[in-house]
Amino acid sequence: MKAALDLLRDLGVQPTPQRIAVARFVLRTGRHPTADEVLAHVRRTCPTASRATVYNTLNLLVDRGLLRVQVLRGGRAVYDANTERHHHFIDERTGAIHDVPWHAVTVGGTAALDDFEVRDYQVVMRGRKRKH
Amino acid sequence: MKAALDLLRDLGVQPTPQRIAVARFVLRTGRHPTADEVLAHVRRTCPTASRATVYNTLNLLVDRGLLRVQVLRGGRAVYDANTERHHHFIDERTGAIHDVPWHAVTVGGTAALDDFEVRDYQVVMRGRKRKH
DNA sequence: GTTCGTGCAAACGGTTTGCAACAAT
DNA sequence: ATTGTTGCAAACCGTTTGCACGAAC
Repeated sequence: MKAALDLLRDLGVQPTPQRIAVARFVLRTGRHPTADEVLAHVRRTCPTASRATVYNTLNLLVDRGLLRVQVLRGGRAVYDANTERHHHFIDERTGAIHDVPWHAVTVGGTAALDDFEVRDYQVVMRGRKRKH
Repeated sequence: MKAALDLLRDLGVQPTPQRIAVARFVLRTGRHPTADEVLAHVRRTCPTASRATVYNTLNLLVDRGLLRVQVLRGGRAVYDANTERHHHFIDERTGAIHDVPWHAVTVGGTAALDDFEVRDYQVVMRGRKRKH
């Protein structure tokens, strides 16, 4: 994983402390944080960071394709650093969102739909995470 | 399809004109209306109906299992009278949501996931609706 | 000195809630 | 009389926007 500083430089935006803090956290975590969770984390290293700046930076990363937004649980947007195709599993109990590798699930029949030209798809699963 | 009046009676709630109007529209349409679209329709036969009453009635039908809410396009909730398992296709151009029959698409591998006990799933497809 | 980025606060849009009037029982 | 339902308006919550101050080039 390239350093956040370099990523921001590559985007041609000023690598300010706030942006570095947002990028470092959101691009490295395997979780699917909400904007407020990002804000809380960023404030630990950059206490003056504002909600607006966090949203601005997240939207910037989304626009540049380094991040995906999803609205998997009602209302709140979550940010997903995994930009490769994958599926999602939502834990009924905790609401936690987990990535499911693309090849772990097979989907058939989308090409045979008469009415729809499917360009992309994902499987959204719900259930209980197993404790192993 | 049972009459809206009887459905409401079965739920044990008073079948008021507003509730009948909401139930009649939302349970019969094949579309996936937002709350505001329901309100607009309901106002045609029941001009005094308020937004709050529409929301209350929709939530009531959802709680009773006659209706599903989904947040497939960011921000707005849509109400889906199809309570049987099915998939969804979202038109990239119009944002329209279409139901895809359960058997039209096959999904494999969910039972073999080690970490997750999948209790339910759906495929969310995006693309362009074909004009035939 | 012009541009870009920040923090704050206000605005926004969809949804929920508090409440007083009112209908049903 | 008690309970349930309505419409209105205000509150709410996540997100976006306007703006004046400050930093970077």
